Amino acid sequence: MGRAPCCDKTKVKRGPWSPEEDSKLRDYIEKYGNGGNWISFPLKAGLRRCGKSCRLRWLNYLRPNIKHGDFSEEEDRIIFSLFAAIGSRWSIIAAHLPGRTDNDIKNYWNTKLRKKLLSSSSDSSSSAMASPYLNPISQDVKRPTSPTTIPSSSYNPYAENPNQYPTKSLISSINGFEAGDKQIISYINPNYPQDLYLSDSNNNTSNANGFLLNHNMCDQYNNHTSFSSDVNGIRSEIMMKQEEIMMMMMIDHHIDQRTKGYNGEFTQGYYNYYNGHGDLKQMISGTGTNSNINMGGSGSSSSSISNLAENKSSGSLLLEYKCLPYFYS
DNA sequence: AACGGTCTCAACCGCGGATGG
DNA sequence: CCCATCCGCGGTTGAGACCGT
Repeated sequence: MGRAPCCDKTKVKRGPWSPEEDSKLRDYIEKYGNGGNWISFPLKAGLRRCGKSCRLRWLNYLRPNIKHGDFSEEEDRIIFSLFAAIGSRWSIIAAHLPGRTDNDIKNYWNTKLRKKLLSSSSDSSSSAMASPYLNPISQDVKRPTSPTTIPSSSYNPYAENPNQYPTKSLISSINGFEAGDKQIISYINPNYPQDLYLSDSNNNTSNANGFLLNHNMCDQYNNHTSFSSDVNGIRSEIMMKQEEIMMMMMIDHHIDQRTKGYNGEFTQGYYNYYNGHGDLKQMISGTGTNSNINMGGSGSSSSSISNLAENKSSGSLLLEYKCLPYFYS
């Protein structure tokens, strides 16, 4: 047996609101409020509408100080950052954007920002990449003119067998990860020359350990040297799934948080993650079976992102994420 | 101008959680 | 503790606007 409907659909008006209905709703709320009960509200206000419809109309359109129109760059940045940190919790995101409603932000994400993000990740050669957060910021960053030295499919598990990999959002599987997320408006540090790509350490796709999802956060591109040897000097850019990009953004976020206040440079570190089945909580806390950070590059010390700040020393920071190319919820 | 495809966004739906009797 | 009711949220829909041919 299904849930009882909140009102009799045959007796209420549906669809777009007329100006007369709007003014009735607005006038009544401004005089009396909603009386603490939206279900009985339409009757009192003289509206032939479902109470939920009234509530929605008020919250999303009629209430004062609602901001309509284009989103600013700053708003984009906030949405990207928060989405990376907490996923599609639109009401929380809306709370950080005065005047914007969760519905607005949700629509904006689904129609514009998502595409912006995907196009920026797949079109790395474009000079007009939409997302500033996934760009190689530094002009010094040298990206290969052709990513096809090795056929990209050999590096791209999705291209090889797209049906094998579920598309469920990784972010949705990490809801509940709090760690100060709510206070954080922005974390993406535009000063990092970001460099995302996926490869497998042995140049083949049958590596049981999965693929290396690499993210260079070095100050200078030539700090790639040691990393390049890790992947046999071969780099190949591929189109990353949105979930992967989000994961990178989220990890960056935590690194950034954990290293706040430290002004020096970092030693080289490797963060290996290949057996946690997408559990970022484990990944970040270091409690996963095979998740650890080796600071110093030779595996001498083991830690977690949580402890990164304590392991800082001179040098540059290079993080390497070793991931299965798919995620479980 | 006509048509068809795509996009936008207001509105709807149904679920889970909170609350109160 | 149970149950009914309501609220708030996130996913989805579809009418109308827009765009390309």
